[in-house]
Amino acid sequence: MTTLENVAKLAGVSTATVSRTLNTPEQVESTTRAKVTDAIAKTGYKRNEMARTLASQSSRTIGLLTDTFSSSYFSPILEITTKILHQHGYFTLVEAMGSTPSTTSSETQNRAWHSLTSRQVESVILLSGLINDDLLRRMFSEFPSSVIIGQTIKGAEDRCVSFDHYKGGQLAAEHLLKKGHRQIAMIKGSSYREDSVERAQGFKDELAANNIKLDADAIFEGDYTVDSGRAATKKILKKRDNFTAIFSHNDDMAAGAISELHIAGVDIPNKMSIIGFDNSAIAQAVHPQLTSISQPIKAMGHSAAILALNLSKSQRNKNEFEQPQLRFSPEIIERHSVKQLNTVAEQ
Amino acid sequence: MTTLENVAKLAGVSTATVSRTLNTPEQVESTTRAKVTDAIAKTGYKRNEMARTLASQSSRTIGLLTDTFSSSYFSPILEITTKILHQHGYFTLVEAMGSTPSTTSSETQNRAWHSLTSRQVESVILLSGLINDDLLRRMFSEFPSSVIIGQTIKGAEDRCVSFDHYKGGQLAAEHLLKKGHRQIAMIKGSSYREDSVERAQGFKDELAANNIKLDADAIFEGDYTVDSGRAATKKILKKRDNFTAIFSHNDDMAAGAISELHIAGVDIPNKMSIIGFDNSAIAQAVHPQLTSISQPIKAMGHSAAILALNLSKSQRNKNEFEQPQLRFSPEIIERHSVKQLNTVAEQ
DNA sequence: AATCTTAATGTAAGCGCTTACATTAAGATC
DNA sequence: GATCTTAATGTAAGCGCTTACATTAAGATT
Repeated sequence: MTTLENVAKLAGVSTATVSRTLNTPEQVESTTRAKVTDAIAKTGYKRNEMARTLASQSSRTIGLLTDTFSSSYFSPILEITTKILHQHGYFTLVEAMGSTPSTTSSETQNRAWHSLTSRQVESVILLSGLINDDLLRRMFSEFPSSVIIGQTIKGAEDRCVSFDHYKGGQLAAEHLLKKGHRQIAMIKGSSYREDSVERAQGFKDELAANNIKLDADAIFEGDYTVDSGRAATKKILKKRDNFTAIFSHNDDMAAGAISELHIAGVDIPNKMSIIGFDNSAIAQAVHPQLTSISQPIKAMGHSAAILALNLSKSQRNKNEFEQPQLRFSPEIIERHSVKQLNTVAEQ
Repeated sequence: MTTLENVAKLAGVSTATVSRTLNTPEQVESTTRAKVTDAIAKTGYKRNEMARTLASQSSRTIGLLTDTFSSSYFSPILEITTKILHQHGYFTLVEAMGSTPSTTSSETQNRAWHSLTSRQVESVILLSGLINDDLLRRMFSEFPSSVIIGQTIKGAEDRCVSFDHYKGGQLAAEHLLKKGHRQIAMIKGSSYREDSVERAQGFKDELAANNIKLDADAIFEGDYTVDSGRAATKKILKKRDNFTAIFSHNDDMAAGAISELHIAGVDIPNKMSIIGFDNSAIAQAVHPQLTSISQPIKAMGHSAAILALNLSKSQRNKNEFEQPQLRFSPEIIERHSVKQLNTVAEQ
């Protein structure tokens, strides 16, 4: 292992000079800089980031904490986040709180949190999902430079990147209404998840604004998996036969619905329309391709990364970046799963 | 920030003793251990892993290097890998060589590699995909404790976890044959990818062994995306009208094929059977659910993690673990996309 | 009782860097 | 030419740990 000292000796300068040509080259004369650069090349010297962190008291790394690596949000967020951070000389450190939602024990949570803090991350980006509120709040207070995606925490709004789920629900209702649908079923997610509650509320409110009531017996619950979408759809088909559309709270459950409808011989979209949420990869893979409410997940990750950078030690007080966008709005991506009903016949 | 010294002072012992109660508690007397534990709790002391790494000359971290975070293999591998490594007190550090396959520039590659080595990883797990061979070989020689998943490197077979793609192709052919199919099309991946070449060869050979020739005009190429599966299927439908089955080199392309066949009004599996590869999440989401050749990706990740642990600094010469399985075999997961043909009528 | 073991603890020297401060050299200014 | 700036470099003190070695105390052994 070649060290700074080896390089210094070879170049005939002090370690401080080598360190400077690496970190602030403009502070060293071009001739010595050349000598040092040569020596580095010759020895194949590689910085030791651990030593650097210890000495400089800043790790230039930001943690990314998620519930589970298999969340559909995880990869895109990690991707964009890593990219932005790298551009500013920062590293990313990922950690999950449980491999499956049910595995999320407080032990794993603590381990993950410890792994992040003990490695001196300067900020952490929390990818909200099933992380329970208590833990979330604790982390937020323990770590004043942490940032969260997908949830708004009272009193720390400037560290939250959020999405307007309510408006997403409205958009879905509006679209279905515009297409002439009146008898609509909804497959929602967990009642314990705020995002799901908001989506449901927005949907209901928009229907109500058009004098349509979403009855309790038109609401079904799933757990975001394809299979739960199938199960819910079975119930939908059993319950009533006059639904013309289904609003699913995510695309996976919508895919399950499509699958079940195929099995039951119900033509999509002619006999049943479906609208999903998230515009995830699966929306384009099913048949018919799924109309979905899109969450600008990359843009949100981008904001979170900038935010984290702003809050991180080395950047603090530099205010290098403008304040990023914190609140994001849904967009509808129309594909082929929603049919325009003959409104004359329907009304 | 509380440090070891703070804790030591509070507990009235030396820093060495605190360090010992943390790392080798059996070496310290229970009464002093109690004092130290108390002090740690009172101060809320958290280890500084960076300092620890520097002092102990071992980082207890293993890198995971992938082409892209959005690979379908990435999440499961990361998940299992993190789990195993954590169980042995190790950290995981992930890095990608490019956000999209096309972004894989040598600059990003070097950055990723540097990020890993400069942070003192003791071993790195390479997730083979589009990583080009040159780079791969360089990494393998530069880093004798690196491990690779998905490829066998000559002369370093004991550091490679691989999958029998050839047998996978055979299995697909065998299944289709058994179900009575004779006119079969294949959607393959890139000819530059060894795994694809092997799958194709195994498939061909098995057909040939049953006196069926896979004509060149029955082979179509895709790039593993859903859309490329659609495009290939369009060509298939145009080319000949007597195919009864399609073998797709991955599930995404198979999903594309299903989608296109639906559009063309071709009934699956009655008029066309499909078999995919990888048994990824999408296989269960499409309709009909896709029969697929499964790659035991979790088991492979498990092996790679154990291998990496064996090769890592702190474990070396301990041979704590038995040599893990290095070669994995395919398994067919039957679902509903392949029909049993009336063989009498067919022959 | 003298000596030997052994277990528990302390002492202090780094690990490979960064950085405040000191030093030196060389123009600029008068 | 003496003094002042300023830029380039060096010196050395840590950053928060680990760990080889030294020390001490207390049984065990004779």
